[in-house]
Amino acid sequence: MPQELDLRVLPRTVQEETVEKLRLAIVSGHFQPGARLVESQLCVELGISRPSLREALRSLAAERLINLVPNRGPSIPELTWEEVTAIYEVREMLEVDAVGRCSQRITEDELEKLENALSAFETATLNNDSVARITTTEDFYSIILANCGNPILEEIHRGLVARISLFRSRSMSLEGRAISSLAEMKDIYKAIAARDEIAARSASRKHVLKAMAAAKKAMESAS
Amino acid sequence: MPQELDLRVLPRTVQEETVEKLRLAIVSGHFQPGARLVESQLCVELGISRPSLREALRSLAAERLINLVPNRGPSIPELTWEEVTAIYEVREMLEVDAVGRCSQRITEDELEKLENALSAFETATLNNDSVARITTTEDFYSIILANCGNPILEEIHRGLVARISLFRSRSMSLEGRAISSLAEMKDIYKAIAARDEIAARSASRKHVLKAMAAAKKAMESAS
DNA sequence: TCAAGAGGATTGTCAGACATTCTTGCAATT
DNA sequence: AATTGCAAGAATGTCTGACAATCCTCTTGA
Repeated sequence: MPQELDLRVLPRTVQEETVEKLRLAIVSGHFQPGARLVESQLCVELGISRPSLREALRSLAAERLINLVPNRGPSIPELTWEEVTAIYEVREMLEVDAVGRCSQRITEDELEKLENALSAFETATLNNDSVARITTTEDFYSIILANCGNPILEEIHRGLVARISLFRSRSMSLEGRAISSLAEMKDIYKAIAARDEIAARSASRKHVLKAMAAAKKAMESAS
Repeated sequence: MPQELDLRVLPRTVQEETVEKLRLAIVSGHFQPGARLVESQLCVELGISRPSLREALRSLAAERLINLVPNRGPSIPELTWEEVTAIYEVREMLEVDAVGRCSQRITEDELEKLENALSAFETATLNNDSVARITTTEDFYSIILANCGNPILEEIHRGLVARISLFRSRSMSLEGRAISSLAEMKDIYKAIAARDEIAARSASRKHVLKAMAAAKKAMESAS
């Protein structure tokens, strides 16, 4: 028997699509931090009913992508620097570990994908394409996380990164940040390719710390 | 002006209460893993309408406390050992770090609370009170997590522990597990009280690893 | 200027409805 | 006998409409 292939076409429900659309809108910065989301308004924009929208909002609230205060409605969180720091700290812990594990278990195929993602990021950086810079970074990390051997770690990391996506894109626009980010990611890639766990962890830690510093700078210059 | 006290009674909405009730029911094992939850049935039992229930279910699904498959309704997840392992691994990472941080920043007041929680667990263990054993363990960890200085870490840890609560209570019922768990927690407490970060981390890691081993044993004997 | 109150806007919650999908049991066919 | 096909029933996905409770704002009055 050939590979057990899953042919199910999983049905996309209205509210699943809504969650995705809203999530994308939020992490891409379409809504300002602190912005209030009005249910009736969103219903019209999304072309769905209020019950469906409210279900979607519950999902997003559980992911901490929106705040849901009773009787005041949903709003985009305004993160303080303390919260951002806390997120970066946990992200560091998870990501460093993921990179370390990845270096010991990634296959050659996946390694090649990783290299491609890195090249794509390099291209985006050189072209100063701010949208592509974000998506290619995401790709790079997705591959690492997908190959760390721990889906829970992957899931939590994704959630955390989503919450600070705005800071990430802002800091990536900082003078020189993309360039140095590229160098850091190359180090990570090299260490993984060399199967050097110690170096991989070290490179990863360095990268996250620098990213955090850049985020702080971006946050300060924004306020 | 005296202490800025927040006297707001934050309104408890129906579906907030519903989420809590259901969450408690799930983590306490009131529903069997794999059990299907029928909306109309739950509505009657909880005395709420279907829209409110569905909103609550969305929250729980985002917390991964239930599975929500389109057109098949909500069900209690049946965790495989791989998933449980993955959760324990991340828990280890977070918890070890939390204990380490806690040892460096906990106040004397909180330390006293921690000692009280430990005593309560000891009492529960000696009395063989399986319910109290769980709640007091939770208290012990809540205090540590609340004093690790990172609310995100706390939040994620809580979420993970909730997902494996069944395995925890089962393994705690294993012959001798509570006793040895008590010894491990005492070690953690002592290291924290001594402000010895290295020892605290080491004791914490040991505890999580043993807990995982016990969970595995419990899982095997159950199947 | 500031406090009190009225009005509108928004949310929380419910009831009811209907199309779609899943499940299940039974009959028919190979 | 096993499998297929089908039909009835159950459960879910989604919508409309409604109303009370709460919040926000603006006006009014002191």
